[in-house]
Amino acid sequence: MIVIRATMKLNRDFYNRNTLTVSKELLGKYLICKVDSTKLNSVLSYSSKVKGEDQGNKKLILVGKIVETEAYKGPEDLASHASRGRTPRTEIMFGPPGYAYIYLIYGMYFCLNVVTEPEGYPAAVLIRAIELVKEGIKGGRRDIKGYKGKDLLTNGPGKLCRYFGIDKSVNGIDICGNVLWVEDRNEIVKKEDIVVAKRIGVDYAKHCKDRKWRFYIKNNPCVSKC
DNA sequence: CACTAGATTTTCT
DNA sequence: GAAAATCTAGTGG
Repeated sequence: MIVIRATMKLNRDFYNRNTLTVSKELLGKYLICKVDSTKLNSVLSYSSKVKGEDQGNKKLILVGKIVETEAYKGPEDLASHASRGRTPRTEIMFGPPGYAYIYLIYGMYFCLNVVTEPEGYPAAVLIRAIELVKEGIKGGRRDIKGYKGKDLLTNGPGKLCRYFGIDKSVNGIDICGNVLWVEDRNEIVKKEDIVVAKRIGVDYAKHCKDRKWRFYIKNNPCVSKC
């Protein structure tokens, strides 16, 4: 018997559902990012830089498994940027599902979210941690400035964006397109392997701060260390 | 190990 | 002008 295990890019219908469901189901899926090498060079240590004629036109494919997410759902969620209504920044969260919402936090780090639920309802999933796979990276080992060999590079929302070269320039990009997307590689995360916990860094959000809207894969070494 | 301070800039009041 | 969906380096035990 032949079992077909096709890799499938998640389509807009996947994101057009309850944010808590999408948050859980994104665990074990793979984030793929096609990046221009010049962008990556700005954060790479010298030995890892893309050099020569490849520089500037070479596209690197970066891949990693999503191991931690957080849900930000609805206008009543005081932890969500959207709770203060439509502003230039939050407009994307109110838009149709399957698009990227990127914001700058603490003046220093970018965070990647995937917009969920139907247009008009503000919600998104924050991608908090990624487990890297050695695949498609032709530029050799991807060392980031200031990190040592064993340091994890994607165990936190700010860190993973730096690794993947994600910044404000991809804010609003279609996650169902061919620059940044998520694939189902037929990896099943069992229900008992999903840990449900409080969200991080949102204690200012009065009666919403204790909502258990953070999800991660149990015992995974790449989950963020809060 | 636990805890604290500092970096740095967009966003909204 | 204050706060922020973070992370690192430094201190002290």
